[in-house]
Amino acid sequence: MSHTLGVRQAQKLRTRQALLDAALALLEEQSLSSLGLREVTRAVGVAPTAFYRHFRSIADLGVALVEEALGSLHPMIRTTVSPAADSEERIARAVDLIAGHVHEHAAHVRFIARERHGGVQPVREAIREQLARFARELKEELAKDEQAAGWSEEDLLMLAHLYVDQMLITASLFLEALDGAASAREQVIRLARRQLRLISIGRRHWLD
Amino acid sequence: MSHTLGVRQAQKLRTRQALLDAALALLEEQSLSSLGLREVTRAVGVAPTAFYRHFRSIADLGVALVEEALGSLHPMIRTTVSPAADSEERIARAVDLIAGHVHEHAAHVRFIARERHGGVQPVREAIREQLARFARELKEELAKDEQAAGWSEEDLLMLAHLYVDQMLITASLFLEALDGAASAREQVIRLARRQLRLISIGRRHWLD
DNA sequence: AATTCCAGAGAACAGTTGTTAACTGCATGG
DNA sequence: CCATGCAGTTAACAACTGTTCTCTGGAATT
Repeated sequence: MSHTLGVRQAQKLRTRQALLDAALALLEEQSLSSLGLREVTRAVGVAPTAFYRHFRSIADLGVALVEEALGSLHPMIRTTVSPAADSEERIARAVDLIAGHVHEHAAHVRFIARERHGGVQPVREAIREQLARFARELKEELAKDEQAAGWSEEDLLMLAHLYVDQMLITASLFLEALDGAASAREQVIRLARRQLRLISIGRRHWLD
Repeated sequence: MSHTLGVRQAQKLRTRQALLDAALALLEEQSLSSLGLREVTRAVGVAPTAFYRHFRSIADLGVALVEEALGSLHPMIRTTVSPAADSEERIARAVDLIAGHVHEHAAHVRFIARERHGGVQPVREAIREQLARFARELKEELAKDEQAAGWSEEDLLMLAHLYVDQMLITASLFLEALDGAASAREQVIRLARRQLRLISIGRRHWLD
């Protein structure tokens, strides 16, 4: 039986989440390394000192945001590689899935894209670690495919990294096209499908 | 005849360059959106107000840095696609070229990788524009290759974008491995070559 | 019912920031 | 040679930053 949280602990978690949400919103138009502690608490409507009850520093909050953002991305990976009739259908589904995710979790995706190479080392490291984990998981999925027969472990991991990076590139293109014309989003879809198709072809002839 | 610059104008340019250099150095461990105007002038040894003689704002300086950084990258693109004996030799040469460039212009590469999705809109736009220009130029180079026979313009541009993104991914991997063990750099080389090889194979069978 | 604990408030701190205005000294063009 | 232009200086501003210490109200524990 799970013990329901006390009133006290529940309120603490609510404040913590409010801080994370406010920070994520503020990060839409700046980087983590310029985000101020007071700025965040002000947005939540709480005293600056309350921040320290939840995070040691802004960098610490950033690491927590990485978990949150890539946690929501986690189930997507698996679905992306899920089997479908032919390869073309699979590609179309994967790109649509990315588009949907970006539409629904725009702020999270923006945060990851921005801070992956951003100015805060612990956050960069957290993102790198999570993406490497994704690549390893994806590798295991790819290994199950009949196409993977004869592939070395290293080659499979190489392909997984290629897919992960390609996914992020596509996601950030969708992000840029989010509040633009629908035709811009169509263009991204066309481009992403073609690139995945080319990778798919390379994969098919890898062992020739 | 080129008119040699007056003492006055030459000094101005020297200060401007010092501001750019100082900013680039400071950006190794933070993002542009957290870089302070006073921070930069202090590093140069000049009064804060002198900054305004050269740039309207930090964002403005950022845009200037984009030109500087991607200007040095410009000649590389062309060499990367330069013809070589077989495809394998070509790939090895391209990866080595990237490694060399990162080693020699680490700060510039870091700046581009960091600010491509960073928190300063005009800088993001400047980078996007320059990279799109690279992709168009690369497309023209690719079109000359005999392998490009039968390829549509759109497909060629798609491939060019794939190469440009792949180049940046590889560059930022080299960046992370810069002050680590030599084996880490070797690992990046192996990965980058394989990924380029896969793309190369996909390209060869694109029209099947 | 009495005691402990702790999330959050409040006030104060020494530094920092961007931007303004008025200035100075010196290379430049007439 | 003298007048102008302009890169860089000085001083001051209001607003902001992260961090410290002390305090308080109410939930949690006994």
